[in-house]
Amino acid sequence: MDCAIRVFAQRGYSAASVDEIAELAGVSKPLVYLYLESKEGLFLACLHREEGRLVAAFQNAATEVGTSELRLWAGLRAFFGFVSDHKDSWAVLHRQAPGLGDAMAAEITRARRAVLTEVRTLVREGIELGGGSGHLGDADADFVAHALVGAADSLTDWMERYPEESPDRVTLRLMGMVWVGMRQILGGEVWTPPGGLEGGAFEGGTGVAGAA
Amino acid sequence: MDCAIRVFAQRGYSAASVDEIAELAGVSKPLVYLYLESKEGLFLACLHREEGRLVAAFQNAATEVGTSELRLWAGLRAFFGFVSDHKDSWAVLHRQAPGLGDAMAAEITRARRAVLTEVRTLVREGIELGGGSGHLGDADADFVAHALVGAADSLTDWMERYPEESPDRVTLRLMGMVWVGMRQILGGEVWTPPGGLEGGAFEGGTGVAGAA
DNA sequence: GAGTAAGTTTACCGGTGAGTAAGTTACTCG
DNA sequence: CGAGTAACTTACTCACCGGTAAACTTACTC
Repeated sequence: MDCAIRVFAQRGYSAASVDEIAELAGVSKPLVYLYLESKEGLFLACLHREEGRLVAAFQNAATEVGTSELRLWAGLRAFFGFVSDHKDSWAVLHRQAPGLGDAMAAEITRARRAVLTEVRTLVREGIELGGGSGHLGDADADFVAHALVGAADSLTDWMERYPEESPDRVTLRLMGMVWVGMRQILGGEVWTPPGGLEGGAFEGGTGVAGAA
Repeated sequence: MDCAIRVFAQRGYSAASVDEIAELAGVSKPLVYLYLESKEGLFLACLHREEGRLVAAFQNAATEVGTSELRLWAGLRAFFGFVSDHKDSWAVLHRQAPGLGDAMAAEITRARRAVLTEVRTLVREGIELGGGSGHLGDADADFVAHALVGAADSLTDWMERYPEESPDRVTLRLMGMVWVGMRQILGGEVWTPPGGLEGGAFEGGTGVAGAA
């Protein structure tokens, strides 16, 4: 199954061949079909296992002692560490090309949602502890969670260009980039386009940017 | 070619069939092979066209008048608008599963780099204009650019869950989330884990988080 | 040491899809 | 009108891949 994840991550679901996976694993193809029903079953098994691992790593880090903000940091750190050194797992979870059949598409969005839920929960906790005047709703926490996960994903590419950066340092950078601003925003500060040109389209709402 | 982009985006490169593209376009397969040499050629043509469009939209918005920060905002807004309502283009540019053969892999990373370069340039300008004590290097601007692009990518998913949010509002949210913090950071504020536990591994460097 | 159950492989089938050869239509020009 | 040709299609080949039937190996029982 490790081999399967490697191949799926490298080639993508549809370009991956069961023959190649089986050969890499040192067994023959029918064995794969014996244990896991089909190529789809094989993929789903990989998906579930890696989803579980990632969520476990996240929860494990985040349930350590500490304030809510600290737990968010620990969770993100774990998330980042996982993504960074289980690149194949992450590729299976999050970088599969779309259109893999309905059953699988549903399952993969479910898995992604599970990951996002973990992040979102901590984000919300962290924000609410942050106090200030801002009251953030589900949509806002979800927004931040999406942004963080997407950034983390993209930053794994960045890390390949700067190999001397550890996942921990990258987490720090990211927290610095995002969280310092969150404090301000919760305190009432709002970013608006300097000069206020074209301001007409943007007022209203209860979002992060509008949380004053 | 519009059809090709739609199919490539929907199915991914390897699962997309030239037959399907041709049929959707109302022509027959050999025509495709007449104009564009192969499936790979077809894909590369799509890639180049959409890369050009995105970069053009970005540059167009960013070369309007205004301060550097305003231009960054306009550029991101254009970028975000493009990604949000040319989802297929973006999927071709940025969501293709890996392992499409060496030539194509090289070309796709080149295209992504071109996009990132645009963002990075504006980020650097915006940051340097921001003044303060921070001096950010290439790696830092690159970091922010990666984070922004990744966040924008992921936020297209978020937008599907909250359809009442316009790309402009999402851009505002994102700018608010990131840029308010950047001001602080350039002013010398640094995020550190509250309580300072496990501080040993993180000091040093010249990154965003360490730009004090 | 025959019988048997579990585990594994070889050798195949059927379908699909990239790429192509040969033919057809329709239009131009002498 | 008919040769030439540009534009396009039908109908095919060939390779690859998901999936499977049947045979083979091993190990253990009686």
